[in-house]
Amino acid sequence: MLTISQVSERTGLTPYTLRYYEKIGVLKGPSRREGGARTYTESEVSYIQCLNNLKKLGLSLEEITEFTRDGCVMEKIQLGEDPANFTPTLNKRTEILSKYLLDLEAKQQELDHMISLTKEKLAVYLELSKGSYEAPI
Amino acid sequence: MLTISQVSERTGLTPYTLRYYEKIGVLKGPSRREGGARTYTESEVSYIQCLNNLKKLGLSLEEITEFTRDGCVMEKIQLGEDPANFTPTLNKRTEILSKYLLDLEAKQQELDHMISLTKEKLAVYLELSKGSYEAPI
DNA sequence: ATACAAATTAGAGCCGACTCGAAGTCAAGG
DNA sequence: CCTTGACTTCGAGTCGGCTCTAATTTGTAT
Repeated sequence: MLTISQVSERTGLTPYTLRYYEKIGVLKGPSRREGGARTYTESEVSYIQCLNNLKKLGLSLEEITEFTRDGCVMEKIQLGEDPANFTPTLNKRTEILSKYLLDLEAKQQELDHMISLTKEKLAVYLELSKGSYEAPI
Repeated sequence: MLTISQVSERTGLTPYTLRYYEKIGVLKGPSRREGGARTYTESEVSYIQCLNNLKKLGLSLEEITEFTRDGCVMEKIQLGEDPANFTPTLNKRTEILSKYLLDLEAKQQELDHMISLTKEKLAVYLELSKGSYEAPI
């Protein structure tokens, strides 16, 4: 079990930010020690790291909250005893996950395009810098 | 030549935003008609669309400004007459572009990872929803 | 016992990125 | 000529996402 500052070190998020995420519902409150200090599990840490990756990919906290709510994206599914309760949850999660996947794949396309453009341009620059100056593009 | 509202339609950015980008130096001011109205070229529009893609990938306006300054990313290089003036510019651009490429490739890795995780999970969900209920994961 | 480091809360403040309102200018159509 | 609509500038307001301060409490070391 880890303190908030240990989690801070591992995730790169400040304790301020971790408490803030909890306050606005992006993270659920972890368990507490005697005296009230937050204490995190390893699995909570990897959840936070995953969340952080999504943020770097440009998703808003609101989007992240939607995609990770009920453990859609990052947690194992909890199967209830009764299939009647279970199936609607499963369907809803499948739907949310599909939407999420489309989002990511759109980003992937844009990103791949930007990367190949950049590589092309870089190749031209490198060619120019070691070669002749008489061929402006 | 296009008006600001035509550019707005094509890029999905509001006229407010376009003027704001100009104010803070993300976009350079376009030429003006008689009377002072902004008028944009097609090439300016594609520049703006590209900028917009970078934003969707999670880059800040400051990063975008750095990467696109002097036309590093999106514009053709302007070659001066004198190689002595030209080479340092070229080297600086090559450096900025390389940094930019690393950024994008890091994002690409994260993104690919998130996508394969998501696909795996979705496959499990789909399997569950059409199959037996007795194997909770 | 006491001092120190690290945690807690509530609430205020800050910054980036828009977003809008007000007041004014200009070109074209009835 | 005068209205209409799209443009202009400037400054203020909003919102998301932190970031910090202040006052307090707790656990550990001397």
